[in-house]
Amino acid sequence: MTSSNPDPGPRPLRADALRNQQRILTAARAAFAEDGLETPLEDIAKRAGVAPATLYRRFPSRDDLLVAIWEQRFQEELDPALTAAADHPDPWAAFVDVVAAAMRMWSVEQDSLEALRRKGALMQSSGLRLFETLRRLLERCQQAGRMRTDLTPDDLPVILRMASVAVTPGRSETHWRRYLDLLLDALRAPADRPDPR
Amino acid sequence: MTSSNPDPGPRPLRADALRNQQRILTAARAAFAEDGLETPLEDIAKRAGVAPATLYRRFPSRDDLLVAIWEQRFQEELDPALTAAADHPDPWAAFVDVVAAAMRMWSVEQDSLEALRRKGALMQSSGLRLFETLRRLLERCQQAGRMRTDLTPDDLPVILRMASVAVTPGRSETHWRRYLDLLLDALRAPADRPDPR
Amino acid sequence: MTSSNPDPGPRPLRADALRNQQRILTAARAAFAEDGLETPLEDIAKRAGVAPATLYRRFPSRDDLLVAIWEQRFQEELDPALTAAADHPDPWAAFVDVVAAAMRMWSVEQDSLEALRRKGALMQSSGLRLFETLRRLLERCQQAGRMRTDLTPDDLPVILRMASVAVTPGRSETHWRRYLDLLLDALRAPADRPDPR
Amino acid sequence: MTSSNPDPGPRPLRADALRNQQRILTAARAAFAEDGLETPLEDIAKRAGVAPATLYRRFPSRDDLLVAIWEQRFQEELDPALTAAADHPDPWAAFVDVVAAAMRMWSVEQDSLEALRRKGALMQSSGLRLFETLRRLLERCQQAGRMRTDLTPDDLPVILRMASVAVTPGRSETHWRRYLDLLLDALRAPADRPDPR
DNA sequence: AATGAATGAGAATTCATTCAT
DNA sequence: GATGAATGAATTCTCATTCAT
Repeated sequence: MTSSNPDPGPRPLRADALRNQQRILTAARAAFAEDGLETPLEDIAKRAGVAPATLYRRFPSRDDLLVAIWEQRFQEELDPALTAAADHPDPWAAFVDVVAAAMRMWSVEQDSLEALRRKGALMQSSGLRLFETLRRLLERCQQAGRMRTDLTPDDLPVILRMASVAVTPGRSETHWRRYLDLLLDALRAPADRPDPR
Repeated sequence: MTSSNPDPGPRPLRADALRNQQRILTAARAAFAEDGLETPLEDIAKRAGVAPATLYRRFPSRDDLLVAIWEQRFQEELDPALTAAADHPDPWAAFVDVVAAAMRMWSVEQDSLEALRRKGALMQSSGLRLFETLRRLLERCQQAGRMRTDLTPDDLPVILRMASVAVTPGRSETHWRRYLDLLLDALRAPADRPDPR
Repeated sequence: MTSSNPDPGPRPLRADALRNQQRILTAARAAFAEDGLETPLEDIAKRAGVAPATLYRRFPSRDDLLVAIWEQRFQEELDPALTAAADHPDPWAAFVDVVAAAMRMWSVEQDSLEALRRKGALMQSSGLRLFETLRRLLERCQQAGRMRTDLTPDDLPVILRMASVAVTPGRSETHWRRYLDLLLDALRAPADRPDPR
Repeated sequence: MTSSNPDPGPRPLRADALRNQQRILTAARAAFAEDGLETPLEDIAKRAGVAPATLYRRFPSRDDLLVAIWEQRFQEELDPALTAAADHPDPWAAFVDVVAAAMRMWSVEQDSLEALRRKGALMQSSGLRLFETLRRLLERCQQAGRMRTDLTPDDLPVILRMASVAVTPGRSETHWRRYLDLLLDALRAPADRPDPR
């Protein structure tokens, strides 16, 4: 029963309003991708088939749109990997899996994510889940002697960004994978490194 | 001898024009830094104490301004390091020096450089000098057995960007230096790595 | 029955929008007449009491304004004459009436009509009705032996423009009438000419 | 001897200045023809290979350029016909010749001539010669019973413009000639008209 | 006398946001 | 709740004209 929910959130949307919201998000993704992040909001509204004021009601600012888009993407494209990682017996493999999954998500619409990051809006709910998961894996890896012990949770955002610069839209996964391996290699505990010989 | 150069280029600017050009560049740097890359060009003109049309004459687009600013910064802040590196007896140390010098230059006005990169205008004269130097050092390092042999000149731009994400304006050099060391460590030839024990 | 029309067109304007549109057109006519065709669009908006963007919404270009103005003038000042001409028993008299009516309409705002003509926008709906009517009258006149048979519908625009050059704003109708008569005289079938004696 | 000339005019130009003036006129004709009458004066200067201030010195306004261009064209393209007409034994033929010559001159750069006319600058020295010649021929024609006697010199400008509307750049002379004949026919004295039968 | 750099006022156009229907 | 018309401020860009060199 909704009425007894202890935290009902910002009130459930009416069915049609929800549909509008979804159409707006889809339209915004398409518009941002095709016409850039500066696309007039009116164009997005047009694509979504709603009036500007309707868009405005749901997403008072361009950033609200960006946040919502990424909230959705994190949920759909990353959450499964996060869940799987939690139960993975090998923490190093799980760590790599999560980072790779993030890269895959990153590989489209990088600009909009970067815009979000600059505005400091990345570490919202969705980003938090990602980094919380990585933090736990980092700990487990270090306890298992698989990862350098001088790394701290604060390093994780930087590491992820370092990995992400190699992600080039239009180039295959093998491209960025190579750089990711390079970087991961540097994170390993020295004893865990592949024998150079 | 300059005076006998058969191609004097597009004719030297008049003294007053040169002074204006310099004032505009200085104003633009300040404006971009303080008010962001979208700063109205008119504001830049105002800061420089010239009329908008004067700015337009020299820099028909915002990008032309960005390019000129970076051309200048590369020249003033990086060229000495490049020259020094060329003669450095230890290629690995020289490589590290150049990358570090680039990071130092990077550490301010990152946004504008990133903007330039997106527009593909980075690999102009100034960027070319940097990467050409790095390419030679890469070769020398590899020949000296100091660097992984699977790295190619094409990797250099990616590596530089990976290093640069840790460069945070307002944080000291020690911050990004740590990540740079991590990354450089991954580039070393396996035999050259510090003994894990 | 309008209500059953399957193609209602691009939807009727809201009442307030329609009022604005009308005010803009009126303002534009006044502005063009008083300040010339190059009048800043912002001045027109000011006269109409609307914001510049409102003007832009309805008339994205100066030409759209011109076209709309003339569409209206043709409709209000010429259509009655066209209708009357269709039923006139004497085709020659009808032809003369229509040309004279056109001249009267022409006699103000000639510049803007000429501008339209140069841009090839004259032969739109309103211009078409005029020339279609004249074409029919031309045929009827020729069949009745009242007009030279070597004239074709393609001559009509030229003939109208020849007649119109005598139309001088600020001079009475008798002035251009004299030249029109001269010209019409040349169009008559030879047998129909007034006896020179 | 120049020094004894009773009206030396605005002082003879230095040789180089004269050459500049000519280059500017040529450049202006080309620029007006290709880019329209609104072409920036700076573009014209560039075409002529002079600085804007030089153009400005010779032709303080755009209209001064137009006037000079047409002064030149009248002189080169029309004056021979005017001279020939003066001595022609048949005044009617001479009249027709002059009008046709004017049409030929008209047939290019019509826009700029029309611009001149609107500004009332047409009846300057060159235009005056044309109309003065036509006026004399009109008289002679009327005295010879070849032209309607109700025509006056004031009709001449209107008649010329009526004839000129048929002159279409890009269409051959036969096109406008037909309309000119029509018009001329209307000017003839009734007795002089070709027998309709 | 010519140059070409600089001017500064002006015009077109856009867009986030509000408001009457 | 949605609509879409209106807003008006902001920004880019242009050009005739002047002025230092």
